Amino acid sequence: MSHGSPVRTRFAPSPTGYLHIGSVRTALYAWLYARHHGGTYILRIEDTDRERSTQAAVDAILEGLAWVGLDADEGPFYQTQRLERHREAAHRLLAEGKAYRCYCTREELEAMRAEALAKGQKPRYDGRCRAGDRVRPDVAPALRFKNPLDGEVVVDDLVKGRIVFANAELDDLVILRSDGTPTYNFSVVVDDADMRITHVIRGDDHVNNTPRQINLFRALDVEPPAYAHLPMIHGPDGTKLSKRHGAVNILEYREMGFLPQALLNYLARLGWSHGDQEIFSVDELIEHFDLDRVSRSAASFDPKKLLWVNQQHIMRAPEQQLVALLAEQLERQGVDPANGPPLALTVAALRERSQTMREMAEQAHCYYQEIEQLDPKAARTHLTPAAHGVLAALADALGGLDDWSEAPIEQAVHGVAERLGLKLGKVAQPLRVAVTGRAASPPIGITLVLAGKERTLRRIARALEWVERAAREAGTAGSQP
RNA sequence: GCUCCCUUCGUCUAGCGGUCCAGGACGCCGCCCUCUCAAGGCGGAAACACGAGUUCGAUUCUCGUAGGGAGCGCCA
Repeated sequence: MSHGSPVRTRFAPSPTGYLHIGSVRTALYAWLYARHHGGTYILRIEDTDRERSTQAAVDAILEGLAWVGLDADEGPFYQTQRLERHREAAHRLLAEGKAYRCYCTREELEAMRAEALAKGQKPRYDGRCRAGDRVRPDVAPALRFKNPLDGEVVVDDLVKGRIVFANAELDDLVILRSDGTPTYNFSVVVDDADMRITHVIRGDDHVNNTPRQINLFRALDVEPPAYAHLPMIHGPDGTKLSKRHGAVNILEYREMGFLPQALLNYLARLGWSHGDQEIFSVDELIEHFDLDRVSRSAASFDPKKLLWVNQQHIMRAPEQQLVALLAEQLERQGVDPANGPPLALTVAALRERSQTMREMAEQAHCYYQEIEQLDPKAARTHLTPAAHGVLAALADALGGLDDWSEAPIEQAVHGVAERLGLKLGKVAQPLRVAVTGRAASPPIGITLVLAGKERTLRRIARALEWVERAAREAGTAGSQP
């Protein structure tokens, strides 16, 4: 295939909106392929559609790619900056008799399409200007490529296998519009040729463009690149992945608290596999990725599995990364990360119980700000009248501690349980609800360390009041006949 | 309509003619661990779309059928 020639891949998004999660997978595969083979990965912005392309979209794409770490070796190149080059190539084809001027009007073309459709045929250009005898000085002509009339184009797709197209099925496509601007299919070929792309890795919505592009390469006297068409990503319901399936904008995943390495891992495994391995570091992906393991059928995006993969990466991520992200999320949620324990401690306690960094931050609220309200269900089941004595004993035992660290705290809590002849759960749970406001938290010792001594004692006192008030209210209610 | 592509548990996938009464993972259910929640361990339910061939033998090869998808612009 690549006879020793260095691999050059590219990702070529058009900036008409945010960076779609499916596009990120395409970029990832192109990037991984280049990295795995020691090649070059190029970023090219296909902004020839001036109507729909925006700078905001360009920025969103660059930001998204930067976030996931898909760094380009060359580029970003902008297709609009290469217009002259495209025109020049088109006129060369014209001069060589490989293209011709088309004077057909819009109405004419539409009529042609309507007619073909009515006859149950594929709408295609019939080549009426190809002979060059329909010159009309009153219309600005477009340039059409003279596609070969017969024979076939064979695509040995690296993931789909051999695909054969009959040239008779292909019509003469416009390469230069009547306003002189190049069309997508032509720009792509000129750019891929100029940038010496060896492997075009893209979505399989492009397979039908491939034979035309190969014909253009040949007309340009350039050896076509190898092609790898990736199957689409569907939503959980099997239809094309879109907004109604949840987030498709890559940057939303950052806000939701996903780790870029987790997203990459999940996306890589969506349509590719390496034995039974599920969790990969980016380096492992680079080491193992290749196109021969890419599946040929569409895959459905599964948010639940993404969550699991993210959690696995949270458990493995460097502490430093998590500390920074936790701080970010807390601030986003309006909580001051300085108003509590060192973030590294919180990360250590919560990294095994968070599927996202957002969730980790939510679980951490009670260590950085006052509790607005106890979880009603947790309070009802654990802050019972019987818990009053327990809490009082805990306040006493914990209040006397000088060393506020995990071991002594647990010792004190165990001591209270023993003295009262209670199972640990009967002591730890009320304490947990009192201190965190919830029924679930890290082990009680760590939890109290995170809360700090002062907060802990204050919250036990408040819980005591809560129990008393509940008892009073119950008593009042009970006395009513 | 035409061209092209796809089809293994709900989902991601392993399987490249016999090792498959089909393996792993997510999710789901149960058990264990256990101060809660997780994490972890163990176990369970759950799939080769259908029909013909080829072959001693098909999940694996070929062809049909059905279902799904993509494309058919002077959009990208």
